[in-house]
Amino acid sequence: MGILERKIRQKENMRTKILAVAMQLVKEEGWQSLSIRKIADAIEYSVPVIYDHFENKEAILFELSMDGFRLLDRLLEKDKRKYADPEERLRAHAETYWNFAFKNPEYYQLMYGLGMPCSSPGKAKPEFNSFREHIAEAIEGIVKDNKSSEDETCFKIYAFWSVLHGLISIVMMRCSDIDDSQMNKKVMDDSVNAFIKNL
Amino acid sequence: MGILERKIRQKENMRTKILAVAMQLVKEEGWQSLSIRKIADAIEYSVPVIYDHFENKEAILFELSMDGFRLLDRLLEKDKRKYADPEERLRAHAETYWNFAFKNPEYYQLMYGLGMPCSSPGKAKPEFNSFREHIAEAIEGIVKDNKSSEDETCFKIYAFWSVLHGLISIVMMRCSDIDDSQMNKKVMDDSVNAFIKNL
DNA sequence: AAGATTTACCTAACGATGTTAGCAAAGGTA
DNA sequence: TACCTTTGCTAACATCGTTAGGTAAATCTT
Repeated sequence: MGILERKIRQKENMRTKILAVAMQLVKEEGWQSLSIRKIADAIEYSVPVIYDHFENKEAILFELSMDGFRLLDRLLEKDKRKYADPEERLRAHAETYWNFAFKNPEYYQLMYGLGMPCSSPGKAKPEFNSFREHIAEAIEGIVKDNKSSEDETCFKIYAFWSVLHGLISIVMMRCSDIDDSQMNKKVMDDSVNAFIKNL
Repeated sequence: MGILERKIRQKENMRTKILAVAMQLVKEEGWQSLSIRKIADAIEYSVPVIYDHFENKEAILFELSMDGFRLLDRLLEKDKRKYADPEERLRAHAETYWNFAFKNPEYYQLMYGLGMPCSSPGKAKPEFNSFREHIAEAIEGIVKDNKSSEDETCFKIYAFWSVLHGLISIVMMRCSDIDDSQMNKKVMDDSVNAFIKNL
């Protein structure tokens, strides 16, 4: 009897070993340079063994991203137990989400498909900041009466950009389950309205 | 005299031809499957010719993304000429940005590094919606008194998620020129506060 | 116009990638 | 012992980015 179980256990061990090693490689060198051969080297098996456990490389990355979602979920569950008041809880969730992203950037990138080769803009090229400067001008025009500090204005600019970019990313990557593009647009309109009202 | 000019002109023509062909391939098959050899085939030259005009593949993608920024900039300039009132202009900018993203998804993806192999989640896996459901619960808890419609609540959930995800993406991809992570966090806190106040 | 030189372009390769076919050895079954 | 299934490997295929090295044409020099 034990013999079959042992085999299954070994098979599962191999699978989790592959995932663990893959995740370590991702953390060390980024997901862009993860390769099947590197994984094979690390687990000290030949390449085809990996294909006994995963259909392809994408499946491995997918599984890792799922681990990310599960980890995030556990953290959010903790918030839930800790905070009964919905407002406090919402704030905690935001904090948790933020911290999760920056403590586990590899996970976050895998989960939401971030990071292409070619996009490490920084401040070098002015083109990259064109949109920010346009909305900056408009926002400064709106708030020029109620004398808000320079920092506050700067924050508002980024906040505005964030809503737009965030929503677009979510919709574009099909993370939203709203199919109707009219609806998605309404979410944006609402957000923009709320934002402007609060300026 | 003309002979040198012609050569420069030919060289520039080749360069723009490469970019045009590359962009067409990206539109047809996505940037993930763009290859130097496909470009070479399309322009009917051999592979190394491309390296006379671009240092590497990344440089081509980078240049394409710059085209995207320039195109967006032109559209925003149009808004600027059309709307003198800053509030109207800000709304127009938001609309323009949104439309640009969905009319030119390839550009948007290149510009902001979106779209990894492995992230086409959809609704299949419940893990992907874990965060949305957690914040949904909290938000519903907050708004349960002021009887807002189901749609409105749904919008608010996505709006909240968008601010967080948008800001994280922008910071993570170094699109922001704020270096201080404390400051970035303050942008988030401000946004969260404004959002909750408006619920 | 003839020779020298630069330019334009190509073939062919290198190294790395994801993926798979086919085989050998080890282990269990009859 | 004979058979079969599992396990793992070697070796290959196709594709990728990138580059070295050569050839022939175009250009410049005298």
